[in-house]
Parts: sequence; C-alpha cells; structure tokens
Amino acid sequence: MAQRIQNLRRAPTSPRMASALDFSGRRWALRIIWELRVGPLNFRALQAACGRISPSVLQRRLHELRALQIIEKIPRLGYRLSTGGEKLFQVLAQLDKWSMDMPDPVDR
Amino acid sequence: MAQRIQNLRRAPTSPRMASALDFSGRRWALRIIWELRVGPLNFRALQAACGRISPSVLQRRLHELRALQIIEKIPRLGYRLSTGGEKLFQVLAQLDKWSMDMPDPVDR
DNA sequence: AATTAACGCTATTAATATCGTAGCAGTTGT
DNA sequence: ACAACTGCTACGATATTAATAGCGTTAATT
Repeated sequence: MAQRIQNLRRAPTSPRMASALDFSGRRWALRIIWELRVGPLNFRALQAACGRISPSVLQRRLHELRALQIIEKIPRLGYRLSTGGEKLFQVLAQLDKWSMDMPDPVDR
Repeated sequence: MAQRIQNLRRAPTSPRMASALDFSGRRWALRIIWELRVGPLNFRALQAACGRISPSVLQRRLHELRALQIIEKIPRLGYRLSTGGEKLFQVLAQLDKWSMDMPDPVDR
C-alpha cells in the first residue's frame, strides 16, 4: 500500500527522457560528445581521443549523433558539436565536476 | 599542424571522467538512478519502472551503483539514492530539461 | 497454523552489441 | 607518380544484454 501511494506520486519518466537515457546508455556515446568539447575533430582523431573505440561503433554513433542533431559534419574539419550539442556538453561539464569526488571506478 | 596545435590545447579527459562516462554508457545505468529520484524502490518495482530491463542486468547495475556509492540498500525499502547519488541526479535533471527539445529518438 | 502472495535474486540460453583487425577507395601533399 | 592520410566498411571473435523460468525466503492473509 505504501508502495502504491508512492507509485501514484511518482511522475512517470517522459518518453523523451527515456530515449535520452537510452541513448546515453550506448557505449561511447557521451564520450564522443565530451571529446568534441574543445573543437572539431576528424574521424581518426576522434578515434584516437576515445582510446579504444572500434571504427564501426564510432561510425554508428556519429550517425546517431547527427540524427539527433547533436553534432554536425563539416567538410574538411570533421565533426563538431551543434548548438544543441553544446547545451548537452554543459550537462556533461556537470558530470565532470561530479566525477572529481567519485569513488574508484568499477570493472565490468 | 592545425590538428597538432589543437591537440596541445586540449585538456585530456581525466581518468575519473573517463570512467564516469564509461559507466554512464552501460545500459540502464542512468535510467536506474533516474527512477530512484522520488524515493526508494525495491527490486521488482525498479524492474517495472525501467520497463524492459532483465533482472540479471538490473542486479549487476545495482551492485555497480552500490560500489560507486551512488545508491544504498535499505533493509525493507529496497534501494535509494545516497548523498552522492542525489548530486548525480541533479545532473540528470539537466539532461531531462535538455531532452525536452531534443529531436525525435533514434533506433539502434 | 496453513496458505498465498510477494520478494530478491540466480540460472540458462538466445539475441544483440561491441571489439579488433585488415583493408579499400578517395583525397592530399610531396 | 608516389606516399601518406583520410573516412569508412567487412569480417569473425568476444562480450554484453535479453528473455524466461524458477528457487528459497519473508510477509501478509485467512
């Protein structure tokens, strides 16, 4: 019963938030945004910046990020954050601050 | 050369931020935190709140989230956000705002 | 006290995602 | 012409997640 009351009070997760969280849960998705924070990077530079991302996944994420209009492709410079992407970066900047006094990482 | 200069200027991603991003990239990780925003939920309620998470993954994430001290287990109420978890929730609240004028979701 | 229901969680196999490597076709620079 | 670099694809191996069933325990109901 206490459970039932709690569920009634709970505002359900919006579909947009659900898909934002879903997308964030795909590997490397947020990292790619983070690596683009300072300026545009091309495919191979982005690959190097991420460390150990495989090119196939990078390619998938870049498509997805473009579909979400978070990044855009520039003819000779590679990829850069869009206006909406910059806003999302602000969120990650908060995460960066949070991570500073975060406990030690946990393996998979 | 322009690339080289850019790399020099770029502050490299800190190890903590890297692992925070890595963890965020595990499926359902952020969603679980989000579902705990209003109050504690037990295992099965969390499972229902997330929609289609499998119990084995939920169990893994709960362990990981506890190791990161983001959530804590309470004897009869289930799981709730810790103090650090609440801070992380603030970050997700920003993401929620961002998601409101986000383009339509993208399939896998 | 007995029964029922809910609980947290594990086990198992199938489906899917990601990795790691090699390499191709096009462009750029020498 | 040539070499180096580019974005990107193909491929088989590995890792992660899904989906379902169900076990042992606890709590509530009768």
